[in-house]
Amino acid sequence: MRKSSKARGPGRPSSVASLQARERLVSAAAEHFSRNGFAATSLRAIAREADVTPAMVAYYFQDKEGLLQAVLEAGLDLLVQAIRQALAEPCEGALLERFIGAYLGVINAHAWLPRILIQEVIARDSPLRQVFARRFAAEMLPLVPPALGRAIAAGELRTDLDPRLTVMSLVGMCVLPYIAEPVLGPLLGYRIDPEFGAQFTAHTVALACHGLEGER
Amino acid sequence: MRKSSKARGPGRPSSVASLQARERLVSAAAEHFSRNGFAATSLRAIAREADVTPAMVAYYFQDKEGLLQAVLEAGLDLLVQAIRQALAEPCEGALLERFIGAYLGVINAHAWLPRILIQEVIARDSPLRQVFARRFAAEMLPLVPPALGRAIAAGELRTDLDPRLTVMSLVGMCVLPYIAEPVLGPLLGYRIDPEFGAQFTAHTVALACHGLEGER
DNA sequence: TGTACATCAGTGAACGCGCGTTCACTGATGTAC
DNA sequence: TGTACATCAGTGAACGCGCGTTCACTGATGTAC
Repeated sequence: MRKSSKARGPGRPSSVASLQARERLVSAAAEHFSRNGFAATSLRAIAREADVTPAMVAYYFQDKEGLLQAVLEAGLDLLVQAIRQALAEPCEGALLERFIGAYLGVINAHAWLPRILIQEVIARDSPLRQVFARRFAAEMLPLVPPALGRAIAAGELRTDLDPRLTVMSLVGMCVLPYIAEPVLGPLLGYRIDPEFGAQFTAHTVALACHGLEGER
Repeated sequence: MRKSSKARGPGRPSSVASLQARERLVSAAAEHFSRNGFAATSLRAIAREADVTPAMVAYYFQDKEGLLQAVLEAGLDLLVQAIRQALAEPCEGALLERFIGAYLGVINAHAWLPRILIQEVIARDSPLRQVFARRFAAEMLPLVPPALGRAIAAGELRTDLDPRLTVMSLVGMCVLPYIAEPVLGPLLGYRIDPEFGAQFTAHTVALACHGLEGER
């Protein structure tokens, strides 16, 4: 619980710590949207946490959708940058390890990100779907499936694989513990922290490379 | 678009097709909640699709949460029954194939189910979280991790596996294409139908059993 | 068999609340002279 | 250097809308006599 600053009259505030209001709004919104969902979160709640007036949302972001868009863009930046870096490394081999490591690295540090993406992705009629779909199609699709395709052609991966199905399998097996943590965390007894991230990354790389069956 | 029946005056309606109003409400609600999210769906929209008055929601389900609970319970019934049947079969071996086949069989026919579960699971403060968590803890947890644990102990699966992480990996890799279909379907070029279900099941079983790497 | 009536599935108009959004205003800051 | 003023980050009260929910009623059905 953040204590609201004692006296905040009208008029232009002192310049110290002023331009951070926008950033506080974005981070409070990421927190609330990812926990409660976009529609169920009120701007009043976000503004309260950011120690700011609800009118500031219109001031900075036009409207509630604009605030969500700012959150989404920030998250996509994180994701695209990490994946691009992981796949662009010149070294051969270990493609699965690099991809899984990069992806889990980002979402282990920012669990709000996959939660917001999934919600946004589920909502059929949101105009922001276009924004996401366009950025995803432009920045991720030319990167990941072709990299998998090359690894398949090179025999690093099984030659009977469908790259598109494989991308979805990898993302799905990485993301579920982070999306479901609010329910499954208490039930299965885990918390999202660096230790869990390391353990789950090792588990996932082994599963993706060799599968689950024993007696190899 | 369902055409509303022409004349529907007040008073007790003719008994034909009358008790189905409740079922129509549940199925319309499953459709809307899974597509637009719980908070973003209005009871008026659901009632319109079910060709029924919004007041009927209160009549049958007490309130909006009660309607969601009815949808959730119906979905959990489907899921629990399929998993229980798959794991209870007396035959040995092929545990992964049976689990994945049962799970994908249900969600390929009812894609609304994982979407609603994920949304409900993400929302931190929903009272229905308790309902889901209790049923899940009571009916699924005693079933799946122990079955995996037995397979690990028997050497059917790798002996270094953590059953809890393994459950999450399996569910995640199965569920993602269904959750993300509204966005990824058009981008990757797939639709959810029996053909996709069969193809994705084969792909997922192979991945879970043997992994992705080539040159075996 | 005919009739009076209790039942209860369902109506539809209205309610109040909380939401996103608007807008006339404020006053410290930075600048021009 | 001192002063007048344009700028603009931010306020806060108010607006209207659409939501979930309520409730006094309705009238076909099934039943008792």
